[in-house]
Amino acid sequence: MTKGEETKQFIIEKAAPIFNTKGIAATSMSDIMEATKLSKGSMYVHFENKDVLASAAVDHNMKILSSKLEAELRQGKTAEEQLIAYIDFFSNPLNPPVIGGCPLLNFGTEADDTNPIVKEKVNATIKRGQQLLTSIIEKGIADKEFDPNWDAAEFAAVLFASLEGGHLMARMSGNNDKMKTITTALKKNIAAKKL
Amino acid sequence: MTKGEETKQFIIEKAAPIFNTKGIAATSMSDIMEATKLSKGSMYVHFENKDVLASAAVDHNMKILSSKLEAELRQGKTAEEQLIAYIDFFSNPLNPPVIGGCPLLNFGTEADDTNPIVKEKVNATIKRGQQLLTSIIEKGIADKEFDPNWDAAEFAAVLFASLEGGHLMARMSGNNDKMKTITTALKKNIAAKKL
DNA sequence: TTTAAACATGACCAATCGGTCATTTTTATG
DNA sequence: CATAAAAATGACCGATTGGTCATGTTTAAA
Repeated sequence: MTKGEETKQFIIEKAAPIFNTKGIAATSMSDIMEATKLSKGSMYVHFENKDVLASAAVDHNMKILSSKLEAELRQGKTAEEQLIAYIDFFSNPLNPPVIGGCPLLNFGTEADDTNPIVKEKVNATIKRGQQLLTSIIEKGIADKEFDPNWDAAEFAAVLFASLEGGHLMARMSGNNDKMKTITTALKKNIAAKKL
Repeated sequence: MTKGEETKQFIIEKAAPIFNTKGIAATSMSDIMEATKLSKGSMYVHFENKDVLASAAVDHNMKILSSKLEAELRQGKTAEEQLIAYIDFFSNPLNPPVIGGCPLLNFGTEADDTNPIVKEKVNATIKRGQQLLTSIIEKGIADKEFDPNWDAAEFAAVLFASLEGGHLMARMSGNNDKMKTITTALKKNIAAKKL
């Protein structure tokens, strides 16, 4: 990695949590300058404008989230263990895997009506997450772990959606009670499908 | 209502969908000036600063959402009908009851780390929604509509969370497929508790 | 070690931001 | 209808925004 590539990566890593916490619109280039202790000119050597930097920061947040999640999933051997690992991974929004909370929720809601590029990034990541969950369930069915009549895609959607909603509830209330209720309910659903 | 009160209300009504769509930080006073065709000075006659206006706009969005929801719920006579009405009310995020999508999701994620006042408004509204849902289910149990062992608070949390998550999925993908899956699953859960 | 390219700096720019205020116009009341 | 108060106007303010660029410094390859 050349010096330039190193600096670029450094900027992204410093910028990512700021964008995820404050939002894209509310984050200024001077916020990034302060966090990196770099000059303004230097930022524009590596990123042609704020949107490009924000976009890279969005990617970075999602990449961190995905790689941490995948590391957790690898701990589980059976499909059931992996589903539980998935749920547990998102079960504490007050101490989230990525600083600022779930980037899908944060960037998704901000980008919705204003930033089609970021919106599509979020959409693609959600879609990949759905496919991952669906394939875990289907593997569990193939391995005779789960009821073969279980609708994998349906449960994947319900699981993801209720975790995101639980995330919002936990962050707003400042406590994990509702999230705990939700993860418990999800685990009951999984247990009910065990053979 | 005096002329001043009328103008104030007029500004709030014009500003509310803009704040809900663009976000608080990304909405400028000139956006509101353009929408209302009023001068800048006039805005500051009625609101001491942008935060106060934004706060009023947040309130307005939630009030509209609540009153529309309550009107729908009144259509249902039984507890089951009311739960179905609640779900149906939120079932089409691409044509949402409030312009810009769910204000709880929009303002909640933006305010999370930046605006404790708005955050608390969102929290209070979610809490009221949970109480409303719980009381509907409990009424259904009292009326012998539902299984008396049904955990009302748990289902209220799961229902709200999965609708919010489904909202996000629908807005990101641009279609209602996942939301449809989620509402169908929720309705199955309700049917399973019917006596 | 030389040297050209890459990187970093910070002063500078126009545009926009939230906000103020003297002045004018409109409203409502006695 | 007179008149004082309320409302509306828009020029103006300092601060901050995203972005540029001439200049200086560092890097890395020959």
